[in-house]
Amino acid sequence: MNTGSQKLGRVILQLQRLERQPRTFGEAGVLTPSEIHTIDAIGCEGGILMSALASRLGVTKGAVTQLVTRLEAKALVTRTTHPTDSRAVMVSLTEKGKVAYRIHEEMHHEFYQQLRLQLDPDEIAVFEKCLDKLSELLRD
Amino acid sequence: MNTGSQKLGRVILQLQRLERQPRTFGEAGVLTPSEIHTIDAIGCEGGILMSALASRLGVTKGAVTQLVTRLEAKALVTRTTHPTDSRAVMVSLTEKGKVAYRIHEEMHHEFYQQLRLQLDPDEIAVFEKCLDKLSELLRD
DNA sequence: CGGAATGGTTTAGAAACTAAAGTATGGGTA
DNA sequence: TACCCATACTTTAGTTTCTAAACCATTCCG
Repeated sequence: MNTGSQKLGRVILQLQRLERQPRTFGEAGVLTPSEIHTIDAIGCEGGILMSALASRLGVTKGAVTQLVTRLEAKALVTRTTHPTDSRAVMVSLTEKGKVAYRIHEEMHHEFYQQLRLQLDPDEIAVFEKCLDKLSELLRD
Repeated sequence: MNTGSQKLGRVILQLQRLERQPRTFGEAGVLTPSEIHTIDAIGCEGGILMSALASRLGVTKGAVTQLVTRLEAKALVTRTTHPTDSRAVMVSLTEKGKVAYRIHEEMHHEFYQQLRLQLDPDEIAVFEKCLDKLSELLRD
């Protein structure tokens, strides 16, 4: 029998292993984990500042610059200077980027649906409550 | 309001961010994530084959060779040739390695304890059941 | 106006891998 | 016994992802 913290550790290991490999996202082509991750963080609604993106991803601004440059070369995102602050750069998804976004979201949704199929609705409710607590503990 | 899969995604992001930074493990010194991870996989009881370690960590044998070489240089593990098969290499923790192992285990235990404090015992039970299901879904 | 703060980019380098080739040993089999 | 293939590990070159630190440009403010 495993302890709870071992169970958690095992799931983390499995998730990390899963998140390590590149995947194909329809016409958007093959994307590395951090590429699709960045697309996910940019989101479909409007643009986001480079620095906001960095803090959302939990990486440095330098890392974001490199990532966005690569995604721009793949025509998945566009850079536009901020209308009033000319230092700032807004990043947003192109149509092709949105395709990748939606396919990725659909993948996550399907995966979670698989989990839902194996559990009662009230178990899912408790699980999600625990996820919130966990997230709170990890916040900072 | 967030969906369940978004909650899960957020926790995964937080955990990844947490697991990315090196930490100090008492007299064992500062260890990178993959170093302490490897020590954890070797375990305190006896030795383990390089190839078994690779499959336990989910990486190639070449990666394990590099990791173990580094840990050996830090005097945290020892290599010994297998008694009957001289191709095989058994890896095991030194006393210093066991110190790191135990401190790491204690950290995990304490973290999980924090989570337990915020939830009912029956909620924890459901959570752990969900972790098992999740782990099963991720197996392959 | 002048200096500090903010927003982004660049660069060199570290960490954590992989893939593929190389070395050595073991186990059949003919 | 000689041969060959599989197993166990190591080595090497190269990739991905990221950081830290220096840099440039713009904006804010006393």
